[in-house]
Amino acid sequence: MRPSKVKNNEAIAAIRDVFREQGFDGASLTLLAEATGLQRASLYHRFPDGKDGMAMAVIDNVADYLEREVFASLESGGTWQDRLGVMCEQLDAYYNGGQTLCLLSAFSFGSVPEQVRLKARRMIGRWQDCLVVLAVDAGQSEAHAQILAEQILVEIQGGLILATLMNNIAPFQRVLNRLPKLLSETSEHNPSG
Amino acid sequence: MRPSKVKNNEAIAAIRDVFREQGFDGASLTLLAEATGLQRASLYHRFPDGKDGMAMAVIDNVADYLEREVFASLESGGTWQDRLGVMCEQLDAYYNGGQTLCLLSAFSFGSVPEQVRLKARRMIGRWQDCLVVLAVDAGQSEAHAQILAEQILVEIQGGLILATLMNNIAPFQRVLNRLPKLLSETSEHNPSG
DNA sequence: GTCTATATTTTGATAGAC
DNA sequence: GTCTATCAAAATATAGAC
Repeated sequence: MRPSKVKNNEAIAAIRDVFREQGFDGASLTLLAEATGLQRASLYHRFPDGKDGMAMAVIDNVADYLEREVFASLESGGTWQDRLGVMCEQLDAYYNGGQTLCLLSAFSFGSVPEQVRLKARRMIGRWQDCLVVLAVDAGQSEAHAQILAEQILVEIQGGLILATLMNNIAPFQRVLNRLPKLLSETSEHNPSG
Repeated sequence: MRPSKVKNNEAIAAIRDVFREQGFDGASLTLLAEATGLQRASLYHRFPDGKDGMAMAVIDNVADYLEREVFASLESGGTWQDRLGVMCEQLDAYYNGGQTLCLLSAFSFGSVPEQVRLKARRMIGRWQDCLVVLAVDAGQSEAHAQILAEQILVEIQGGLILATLMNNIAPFQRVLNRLPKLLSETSEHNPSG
């Protein structure tokens, strides 16, 4: 078969970045074509389901990345500090230090296909489960680990939104920096020994 | 002049809700017209600058609301607990308990006019300033109050995103519930007496 | 102030040559 | 696998009657 002009992974990364900046509805086929370096018709060859298919491919791609580079580490055998450190490094790179919004929040608005929304929901649930394991290893009770895992996701998402709104990465950086303390503090409501 | 079919405030509220659900680019004139009960051409009569003008009107409207119902209280003379309580009640109502996303995050994606982005930035800055006043009154040092004010905004925005992603208002409710504790805790890095 | 009708551009998507 | 050309639908926006 004819050689591809652009590798599939590169195309998906470009498409992903357009979705993250423009949201689902703002990501027009023209913008997506420009970002990939392909013509619109060529995008339909790779993604026969059009924009919906691209959104699915992108979210699957992100799920694979998180599973490989973040969740695997969170569930691995090192110290909880080291595993948290790996996550923060990965997220700092993935979100460009806080200059790039999260695909999951981009897909919270507009006419995103239901299948994509469900995959996003499963992904955030899986992420929380991994963070619960981490929090338990950090000495938290199972109940409080659930709350802490949720709070970590809240702060990451909120930190990205605030960094974008303020045009300043500091809020996101401060979120990453306070995660170790958050996990090591004991709660008076949920003492964990 | 001919009587208005719909009051301006009602129209703006309807437009605002469409923007919050659909984002800027997902909010088509057709959707906006349906939500207001007006025809597209009538929207252009009220907002000669079209969608950009509607976004401006909406963000001005939200700025007025926050100033009146939230910031005024944060800077008032009651106890910090009472003033925080007022803010949480107002936000809980405004965000529908966590079922509705924030206009500010909706306007973080896509082809939002630069003027609107700047107004959003000023609004979040003003909000942070008011929260700093609150945190200082809660006994925090000026430096730590800045950080706490930022964290509160981070958690509110993140809580809304997570509640939407998970289709569950609990994360947002937990954010509101932990704000009093957040403000009353002393930081070892920034002791405030 | 609201409406119907219409103009224009952009969008998502397909057909078919190479 | 990529492209040019094209389509139908939907988008933003305007004109003018009432």
